[in-house]
Amino acid sequence: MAKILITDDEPKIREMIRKYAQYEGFDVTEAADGMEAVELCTERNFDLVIMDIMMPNLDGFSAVKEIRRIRPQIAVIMLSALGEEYDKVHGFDLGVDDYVVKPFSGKELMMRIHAILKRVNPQASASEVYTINGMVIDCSARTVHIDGVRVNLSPKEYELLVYLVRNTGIALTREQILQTVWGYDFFGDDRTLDTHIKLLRKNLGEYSRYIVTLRGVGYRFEKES
Amino acid sequence: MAKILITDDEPKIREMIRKYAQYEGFDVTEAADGMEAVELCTERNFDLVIMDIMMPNLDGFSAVKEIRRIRPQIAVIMLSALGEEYDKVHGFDLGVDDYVVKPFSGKELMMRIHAILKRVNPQASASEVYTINGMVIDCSARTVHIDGVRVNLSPKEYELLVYLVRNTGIALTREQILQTVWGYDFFGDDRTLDTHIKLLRKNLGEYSRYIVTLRGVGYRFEKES
DNA sequence: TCTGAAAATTCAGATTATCTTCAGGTAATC
DNA sequence: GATTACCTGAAGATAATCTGAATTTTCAGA
Repeated sequence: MAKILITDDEPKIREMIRKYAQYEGFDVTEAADGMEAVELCTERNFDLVIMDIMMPNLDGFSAVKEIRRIRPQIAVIMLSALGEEYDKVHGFDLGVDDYVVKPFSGKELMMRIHAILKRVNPQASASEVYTINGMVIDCSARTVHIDGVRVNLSPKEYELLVYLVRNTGIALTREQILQTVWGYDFFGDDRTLDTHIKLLRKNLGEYSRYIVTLRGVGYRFEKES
Repeated sequence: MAKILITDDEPKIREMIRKYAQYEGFDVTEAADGMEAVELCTERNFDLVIMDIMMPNLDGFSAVKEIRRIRPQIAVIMLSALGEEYDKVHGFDLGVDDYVVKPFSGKELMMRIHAILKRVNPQASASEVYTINGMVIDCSARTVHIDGVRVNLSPKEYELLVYLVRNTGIALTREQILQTVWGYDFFGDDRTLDTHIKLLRKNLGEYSRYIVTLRGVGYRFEKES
């Protein structure tokens, strides 16, 4: 998994980011200021650096400039307090990959990290492949093959399948599924999910037997037997 | 692109090799025997000579000896009929780069040509060349050939194609594509990408089938099937 | 600096794939 | 047998993409 260096002089912020990043499976290291970040980057390589701007010893911009000299490939996300518009431009001039304004949500930051790592190295995020007997789901290609034959799924069908498979053996309520696959703001008809399950089952052919209806609850993707 | 001289007394074989080589974008010249090959090499330079052994007027080995005197740098691939073991050794003694036994497949020969050119001219080896069936993308020359014919792509079209091809088999979101091909600071119309995809598809002709639309996601360059 | 052609972008309408809804049917549960 | 929850097929609504054409931008050459 990708190696990330978090640079901020506030331990609380570092901790918050670290928790989120570790939850997502990243290999996380912390630095308390720009100087420490530069030292760490000299010693070993990171895929991405999260860098605050205002810091003692060495500010974020100078640190990034130095780090880029050593590791031109490294991805950089700058953090800064609200309203420092000049910094934004300055940051992008330096070739910074993204820019996040404090206060930010952990989720948002993670999404940006994923987006950047994907952009920089799409193959690296190519590892997710689920194999259920003769059914192969390749998340990087966004394809589903059954016995070697490609199955065309609509976006909703695909996402629904991946969500179910990722939670193989776990009962998922209708609400959970709708919230995850459709989003928090879905207030549509209660039969929408039924219909998509139906379409998905149709497309999966005999593999539809893995999608089990839990009456009064929702659905579950069966473990291989 | 590399200049190749095909030397064989059988027109059919010359033609077969020429077709393959032109598909790959090589600059191809033909010679019907060793004598003609030597003459051509005196007149102008080639990067690689494909040389049959058994030929009228001047056999392959004598021709290579002569050509090497004029052009010591030239790379040589010898062709010979099955089972002439002695020739093999003899060929390598002469400093021949590779040795292909008839009958051979065009694809195999092309692979060997690429390998040798890479070895002989390492700076050219830094150049990426992608071959998708009869479509050849040469990143160092910034050219695209389809069935041997040069296709003129605009800069954006070319970069778009290369980004897609470099990530063959991987689903790329519109955002990823825009960020990589257009740059992080592109906030333009959402239909810009569509239009360029359209133009690219038009220029790629039947090869446009490799660029598949992923509704709600983006695009993907298909793996060869 | 000006000019013209090529390229990039924008725009709006057409075209689809996809999503949602609905109504009637079916199966499970009590 | 009544009730509830789910399944199904059809059809209209929606939203994403494609397309052609107009407009703007870029850049090489005069």
